[in-house]
Amino acid sequence: MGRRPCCAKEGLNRGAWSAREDKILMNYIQVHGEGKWRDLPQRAGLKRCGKSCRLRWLNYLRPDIKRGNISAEEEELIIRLHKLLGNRWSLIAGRLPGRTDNEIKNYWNTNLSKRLQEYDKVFDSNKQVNTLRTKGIIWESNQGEKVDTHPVIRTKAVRCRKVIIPWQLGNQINQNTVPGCYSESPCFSALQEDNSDGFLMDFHIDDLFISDVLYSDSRQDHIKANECESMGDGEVQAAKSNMSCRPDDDSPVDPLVYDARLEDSMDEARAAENWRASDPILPNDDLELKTFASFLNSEHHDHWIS
DNA sequence: AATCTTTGCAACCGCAAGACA
DNA sequence: ATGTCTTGCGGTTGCAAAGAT
Repeated sequence: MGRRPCCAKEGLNRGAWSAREDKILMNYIQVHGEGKWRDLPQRAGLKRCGKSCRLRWLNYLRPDIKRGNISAEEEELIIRLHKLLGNRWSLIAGRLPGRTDNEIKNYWNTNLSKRLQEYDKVFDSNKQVNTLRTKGIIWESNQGEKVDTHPVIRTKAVRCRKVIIPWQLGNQINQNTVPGCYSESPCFSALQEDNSDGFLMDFHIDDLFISDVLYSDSRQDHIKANECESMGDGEVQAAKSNMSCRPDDDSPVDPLVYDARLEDSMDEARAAENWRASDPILPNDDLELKTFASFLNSEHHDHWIS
């Protein structure tokens, strides 16, 4: 026996809701409360499907819906949470008071994903140039002018080299300015080397695209996020969950270190915003790919940076 | 001014999980 | 244990508005 349809489709209104329908629905819910969506249209006198009523209420009529544009802070949080949770819009919306999953999903699809695609294209179009650079066919000095081309023998493979995100320009590279990069990590030791002349020489750009940066370990985060759903709402909690739920991070954390890492976690989200807001990134731009690696919250720094 | 194209968003649809009988 | 109901979720669609030609 098949499943009963949620409602009889015949004779029901579809499409955009009229002001009158909105009023009827609001009045009904104010009196009777939410729930029992299947029977609600009949009892309220609406020629709508119950699902449609529920959706209209949740996405538009609910009194706590926040109107207006997504703020920079909210956008930052969406990016951060999307990295953690993937397309789990309801979970993301749960951390953005007043925003609905539908709204966030739309915002992601119409704004954020497009911007990210643009960056993918930029990286893709520069891929060939980098290949030539890698082979020593093209080489440029730090000032950008072309110089004699010599095949460069690399003594050791280095994936992520001297690249600086705009927000970090002017900062000394050290463990305080590179989120998630601590003195004991391979990331930090690599930073200590002055290898500007080795920039991208052994960097396999295929291995590191913007989309990869944002999505690559989302699966692991995804799993851990499920374990963290009991945590409270808000940006800080998101950052905390991001840190404390890392797959291999079971050890107790000193509160001071914890706070520092929490701040780092927040910085990473801000870094993402600045990165996206900046001009298109060219391979020879000063871009701190190490920061991207740390943006992954990656305990796998050594996967990216040798 | 008219037409075509693109964009943004509200709404729809199918599916799945959990509750319940 | 099984079937049905209710609710919620995420992907997709359709349409109106805005922009381009």
